[in-house]
Amino acid sequence: MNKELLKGTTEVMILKMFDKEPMYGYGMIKKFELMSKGTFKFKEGTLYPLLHSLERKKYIESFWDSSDGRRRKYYRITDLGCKQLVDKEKEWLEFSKALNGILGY
Amino acid sequence: MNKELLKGTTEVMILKMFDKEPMYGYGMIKKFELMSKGTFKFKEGTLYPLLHSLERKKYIESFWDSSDGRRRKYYRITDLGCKQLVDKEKEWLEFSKALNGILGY
DNA sequence: TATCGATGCCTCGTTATACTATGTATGTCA
DNA sequence: TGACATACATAGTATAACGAGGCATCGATA
Repeated sequence: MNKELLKGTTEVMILKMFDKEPMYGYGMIKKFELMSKGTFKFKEGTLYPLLHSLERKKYIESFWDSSDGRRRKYYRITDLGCKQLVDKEKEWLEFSKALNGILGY
Repeated sequence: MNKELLKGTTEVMILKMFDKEPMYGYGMIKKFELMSKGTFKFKEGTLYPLLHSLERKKYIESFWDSSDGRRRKYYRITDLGCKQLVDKEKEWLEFSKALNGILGY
């Protein structure tokens, strides 16, 4: 899998993960791999800096929780993040539609 | 349009353009814009270096032609380029399918 | 005939972003 | 107790599209 394809899509993927429930970094890496049937294998060096960046932009917010045994840093999406998610989903749809048009699909 | 989305997809788009007939750089920029209804606007600083790179990799080959009035540098796809195009199309399909899966489409 | 926009090719330096490599700590199980 | 999975973090690197600029030609028009 060409990693360049990921560029510009990581943000929408990550925000989408928070759509249902709070998640923590390590768990997301595993879940991504599962959900995409191995197509995506997010690296820690990719995900953690990205989570910090999304938090700086107020799209997500974090809290520590240890009630499940291990100490984990959970993130949940904010209202601003929900708006951004909608925009980014639109952007992806438009892009993939245009590219599919060029490729003749 | 987030330009990062383009990364990793420019090669397949350009190779696809040569599927039918030889093309020249400036004409491709105009045609891209038209085909994607304005979604893609390839810049000269993007396209020309990429064409040179594809030629170095033997995916395309160039020839000058002036028979149509203006002197233009045309490119056509090679057999190797055709193989690469098939691979890249597969890669795109797999990627977009996986991402659509995550986004719930 | 002078000018100006469109056509046509090119390249250097910048910027954005995913990754590699590495470090640290804790829990689990043989 | 030693190995491995879990869990978070960051400094440096590689790469790819782009911005900005240069140069030349052609057609239209003032």
